[in-house]
Amino acid sequence: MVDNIATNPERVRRTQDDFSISDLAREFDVTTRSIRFYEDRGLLAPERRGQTRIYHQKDRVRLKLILRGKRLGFTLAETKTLFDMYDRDGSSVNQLQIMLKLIEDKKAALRQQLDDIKVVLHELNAVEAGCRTELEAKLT
Amino acid sequence: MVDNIATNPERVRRTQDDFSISDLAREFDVTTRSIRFYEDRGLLAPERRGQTRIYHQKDRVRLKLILRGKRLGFTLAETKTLFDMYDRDGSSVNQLQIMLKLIEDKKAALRQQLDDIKVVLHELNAVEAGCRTELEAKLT
DNA sequence: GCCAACCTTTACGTTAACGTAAACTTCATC
DNA sequence: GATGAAGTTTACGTTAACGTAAAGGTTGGC
Repeated sequence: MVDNIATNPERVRRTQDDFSISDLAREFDVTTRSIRFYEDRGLLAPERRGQTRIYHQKDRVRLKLILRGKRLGFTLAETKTLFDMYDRDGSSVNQLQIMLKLIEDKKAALRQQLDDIKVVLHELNAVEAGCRTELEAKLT
Repeated sequence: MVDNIATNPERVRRTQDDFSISDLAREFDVTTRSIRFYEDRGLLAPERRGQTRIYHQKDRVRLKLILRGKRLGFTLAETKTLFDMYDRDGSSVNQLQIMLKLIEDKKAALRQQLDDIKVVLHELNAVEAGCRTELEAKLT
């Protein structure tokens, strides 16, 4: 406690590898609530110093991955699966294969969605045409 | 308290225009729970004979419209808006115009979704390529 | 010696469209 | 008159990803 007041007048032991929850929240523009939620769902496990959560680069990278996963349409559960694989399997070869499979699945689902949307668009066009015809009839 | 068998001899009669809740459930392959839910949300208002709901062609057509709306991606609230318009406005001209607007909005949303999905598909392809490269490196 | 800025936990609220179950009545039938 | 098939109401459960308090520590500065 004595030394880091000298080295760091702002905070307690602020090293390169030390983040508070709001540090990360600011950096990635998410709420602290979300970060704690990810922890609750088993995607993060920060160190505790007393009551307080201390995040390191490892956690920071994980958060980054969580958010990238979300952007790519992965659910938190899917991302967690990935993390669990990684944690069980240091050689990330298997993890890469799992990742590839997840990606394939997601791609297939998205392609299905594409097709569905196209179908609905066509149906909507048909209904629209019907409406317009009907409207014409009523307005004459 | 006068027995309505006396006052209403048609009580049990099953006419062309008379459906029980499970008749409709069977015909449209939905649960009775759903039908009652639609009523709860103000989309249906069947006649009551005692406790029992009696549906007529009018209700049957509405249910059909509800389900078509769902297939087209309308929420129940949106369909209800449509019904309310129709009920307030006998001349269905206005209703047709509302319908057309709803359709336009829905089409715009779907086109947006199409674009979003395409973007994500491309991102997924990029991530996949990265994975494959990495995997190659590890396997050599 | 107190205020403000952080941090914490607990826990209910939100959206959509029902599923599921409990507990009950009515009706037709064997 | 027991049974079973339908009908009813009431109301909590489900999924995802948090939002939003409430109520309370701890620390540091003035």
